[in-house]
Amino acid sequence: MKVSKKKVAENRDALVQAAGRLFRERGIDGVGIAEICQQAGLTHGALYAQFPSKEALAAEALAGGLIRSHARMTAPIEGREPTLTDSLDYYLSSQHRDNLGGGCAMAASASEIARQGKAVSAPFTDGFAKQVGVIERTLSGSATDRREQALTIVAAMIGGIAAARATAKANPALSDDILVAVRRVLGELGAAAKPAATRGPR
Amino acid sequence: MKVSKKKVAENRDALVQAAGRLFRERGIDGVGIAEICQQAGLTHGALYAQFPSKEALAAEALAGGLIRSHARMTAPIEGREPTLTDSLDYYLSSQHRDNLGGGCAMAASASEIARQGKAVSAPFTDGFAKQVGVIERTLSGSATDRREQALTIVAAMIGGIAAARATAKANPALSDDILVAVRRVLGELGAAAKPAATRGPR
DNA sequence: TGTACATCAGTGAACGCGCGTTCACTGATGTAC
DNA sequence: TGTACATCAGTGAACGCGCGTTCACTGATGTAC
Repeated sequence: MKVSKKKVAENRDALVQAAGRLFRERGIDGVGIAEICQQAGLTHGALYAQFPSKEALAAEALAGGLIRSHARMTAPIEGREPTLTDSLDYYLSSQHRDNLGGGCAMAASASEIARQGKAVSAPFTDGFAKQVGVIERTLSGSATDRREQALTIVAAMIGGIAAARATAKANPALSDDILVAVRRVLGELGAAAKPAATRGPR
Repeated sequence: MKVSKKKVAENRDALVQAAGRLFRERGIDGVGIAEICQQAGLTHGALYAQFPSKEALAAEALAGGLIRSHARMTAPIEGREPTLTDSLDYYLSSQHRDNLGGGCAMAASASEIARQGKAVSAPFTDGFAKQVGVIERTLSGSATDRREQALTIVAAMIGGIAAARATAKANPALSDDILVAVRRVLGELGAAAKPAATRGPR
């Protein structure tokens, strides 16, 4: 049966949402078309009316997860611009660590994206660059220093949450230590770049 | 035909080596039993004389890759102990970025390991903790500071190489920038912890 | 040391299974008049 | 506005395929005498 244009858009969105969550939780190869469509309230054949292949869905689903994650990190907190500390506290929290499906697609799929084609890696690269820009703006110092620090901070955020997730099952205490340590050391790194007045531990 | 004990050990080793390289290159789900056995010079049925399942092979293969990578980072350079700068230069090089199969299993499979069972995640956790210990010994300052800095440095190394790999296809210049930036900022972080005499840029 | 035989790593055909994808069909939607 | 009909998102059975795993068999190795 044909469905209304509104319903078509809703169904497409449901597919992208379900795919994004499941891909982040279990990897692209770890989830089948059938389960994605089922969670979107459709049968498996419906996917091909919207996407040419699973890979195309993966590209859009992961890109969507990046945009959402980026939006969350740049959203104003109590009316003001988020600081580096705000970003670190959100990103390197045990909640984010334990919420693979709803979290940042860069962290959830970093090592997988390196093996995918350009359709998947291009949005990731854009998302990474944008995130570096956001962190850069919270820093002070020369343009070169700020950029280098921002690149390192974003890399450490991704590595930190990935390492915390990978160690969570076998050594929860170490996993927690990673989150605390990365948050504190990166916070100090950002603070160190600022005038002496704003310096000091978090 | 029965084979000699020596040959059995060689075959087992060949399986672990081939599996490790292929899993790092294309992920556990991205490689089949047939290809692994073929690259080890065996037929696919041979695997089950040595391992109960693909998962058991994956656990041993990834653990082997960690041990090898760890050994490379702790090996003396020109007779002396490797410094933080030595470790960073090796780990965050474009050679390491472009050598997925021969590189560090933590970086190649970080986000995948978080989804695997304990058999795979336990060796990863041990490898991570050991690596933190190695970095810790190159730092100075209070025990707490050293540990927090070492945890952050290892997380940033993993995140840095993972991000460099994920961005390499879509934006090679950004990928190079990540490696240079993380190397320099982490190097300065380590140097900053030392007495003033040894301070300064790399 | 030499001979007879039990062992078992490795072979390769075969297995069931779930995957991604296709396709003839359905029927409510949206359009042409 | 009301009616007739073309459209096409979604259905669900079916497809081929490659996967991980099993198993009867092989034959050189290693052991018992």
